[in-house]
Amino acid sequence: MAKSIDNVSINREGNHLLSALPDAEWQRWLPMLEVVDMPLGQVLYESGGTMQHVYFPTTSIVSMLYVTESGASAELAVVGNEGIVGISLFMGGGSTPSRAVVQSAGAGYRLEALVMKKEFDRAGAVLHLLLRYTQALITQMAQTAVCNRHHTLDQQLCRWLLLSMDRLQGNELVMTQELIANMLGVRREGVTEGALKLQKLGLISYARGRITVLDRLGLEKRSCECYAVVRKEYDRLLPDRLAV
Amino acid sequence: MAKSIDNVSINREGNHLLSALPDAEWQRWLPMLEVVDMPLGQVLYESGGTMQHVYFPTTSIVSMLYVTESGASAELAVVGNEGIVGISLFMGGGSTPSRAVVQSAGAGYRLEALVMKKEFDRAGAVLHLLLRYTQALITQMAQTAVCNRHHTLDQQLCRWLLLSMDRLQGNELVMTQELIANMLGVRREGVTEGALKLQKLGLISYARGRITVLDRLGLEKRSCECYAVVRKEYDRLLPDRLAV
DNA sequence: GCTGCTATGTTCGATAGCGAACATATCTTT
DNA sequence: AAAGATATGTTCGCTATCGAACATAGCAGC
Repeated sequence: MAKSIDNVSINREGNHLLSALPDAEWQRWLPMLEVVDMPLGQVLYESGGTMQHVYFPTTSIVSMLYVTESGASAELAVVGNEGIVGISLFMGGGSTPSRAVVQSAGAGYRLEALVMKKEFDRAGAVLHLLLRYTQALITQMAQTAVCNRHHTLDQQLCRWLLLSMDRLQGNELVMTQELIANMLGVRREGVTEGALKLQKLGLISYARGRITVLDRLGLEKRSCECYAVVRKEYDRLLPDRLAV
Repeated sequence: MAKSIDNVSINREGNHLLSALPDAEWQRWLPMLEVVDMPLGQVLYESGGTMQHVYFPTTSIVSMLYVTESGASAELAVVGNEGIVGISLFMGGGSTPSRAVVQSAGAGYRLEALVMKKEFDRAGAVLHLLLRYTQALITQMAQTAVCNRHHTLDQQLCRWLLLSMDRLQGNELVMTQELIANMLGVRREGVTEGALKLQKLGLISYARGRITVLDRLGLEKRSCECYAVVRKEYDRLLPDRLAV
C-alpha cells in the first residue's frame, strides 16, 4: 500500500499534462484522480456516446479511431502520456463521431467528466494548457489527413511507429501487424510487407506482436515529413512536457 | 453610405458565429469589425506564420490547406459563413503548419488578433461558442482524414461540392477543376472525369469555372457518408446558425 | 478576326494498394 | 506430443489513381 502511494506521487510525471499543472491544481485533483488499468482493446468512448471520464494515459496508448459504415477504420490521432482522451468534453460537444480505443495496454489516470468540466471552466491555467494540447492534437489529425492522401504505406508505417514510440518508454511496442493495419486503415498484408522491408534494413525487429525499434534515425529518414511536423508542433505547444 | 450602414446591420446575419453572439458582445465588437474584400487566392495566413487578424467569412469561402515538401496539397477543412478563420489564435498556438487561402472570392469581417484574444479570454459566451465551433472544425478535419483514406475520388468530389455549397448562397460555385483538384489533393484530370460523370447524370452543369448544382439530393446520394457526418455535427454543435 | 490564354476533354502505360486465397511458423492448451 | 489458435509470409489478378502528353474549346485583348 505504501508502494501505491509512492506510485501516485511518482506518476505525476507519468503524464505530461498532469505534470505541467500548477501545484494548486495538482493538489486539488489528486484525491479525485483514479489510477486505472487500460487493457488492450478497451473502448474509452464510443462514436456519439457521452463520456463519464477523461483519461490521462501514463503507460498506455489510446487511438482515436473512426469506423466507416462499411466497416473500414482509420486512426485520426494517437494519445499517450503526453495527452488527454476526451477533449470533446471541455470543447463543448460532449461526444464525437469517433471512438477511443486502447491500442497499447497500460495504465492511466481518469477524472470524472463533471469534475473536468468544472476545472476547465475555472478558465485559468488548466483551460489554457488543455487548449494548447488540443491544438497539438488538431495538428496531428490534420497531418494524418495529408499523410493519408499523399504518402506511401511504407512512409506511413514509419510515421506511425515513431509517433507510438514517442508515447511509450523503451523501444518495444506490443502490437500485431493486424492492429497496425487497422490503425493505418490498410490491409494487414501491406503492413507485413512494409515491416519486412524495415526488418531487412535493420531498422526494426519483430516477432508475433512484439516490435523492437533498432534504428530510430533510420525510421525517421524513411518516414514522410508528417512525423517531424507533428513532433515539432507538440514540442512547440507543450514545452513543459518531459523530453522523450 | 446609408446603404453601407444597412449592410452592416443586415450582415450580422452574414456570419453565423457573429449572429450567434450575445447582443452585448455584438455591440462591443461592431466598431472593431472591419468589412474586408477577400479575393480568390488571398492567403490569410501562411504555414507557421503569426496572424494579425481572425476572419469571419460572409460570402467567401476559405480553405485550410496543407502543402507538402514535394509541393502536393491537401485541404484539411473549409470555412465559410458558418465559421471563423484563425482558431489557433485563441487555442494558444498563434500559428499552425497549415495555410488559409480564399477559395471562393467574396467578403467577410475581420477582427484584430489582440482584440479577439482579449474577447476570448473573458471566458464567457464567446469562448464557449468558439470552442464549440472548433470542435465542429475538428470533426471536419477528422472526416477529411478518413475520406482521404477510404473513399473514391468521385465520392470525395460530391462531398466537397456539398460542403462548399453549404457555405454559399445560391447553387453556383465559381471554381475551376484545377482548383478543386488542388483542394482534394488529386490530379486535375481526375476531377474532370468525375465532373463529367456528374454532369452526364444531370447532377451538376458547368463551364469554364462556373459550376451549378442541379440536383443536390443526387449529389448527397453519390457522396460518401463523410458529408452527412460533418453536416450533422455542425448542426448539433452550432444549433444557432441559420439554416442553409 | 486573329492570337494567345485558360479551362476542359482524352488517352495510355505505370504503379500502389486491394481482395482473396493459401502457406508457414510460433505460441497455447490439453 | 497433438491440436488448435494466432501471427506472419507469399502470390495473383484487379482497379483506382497517377504522370505525362496532347487535343479541343471558349474567352480576352489587340
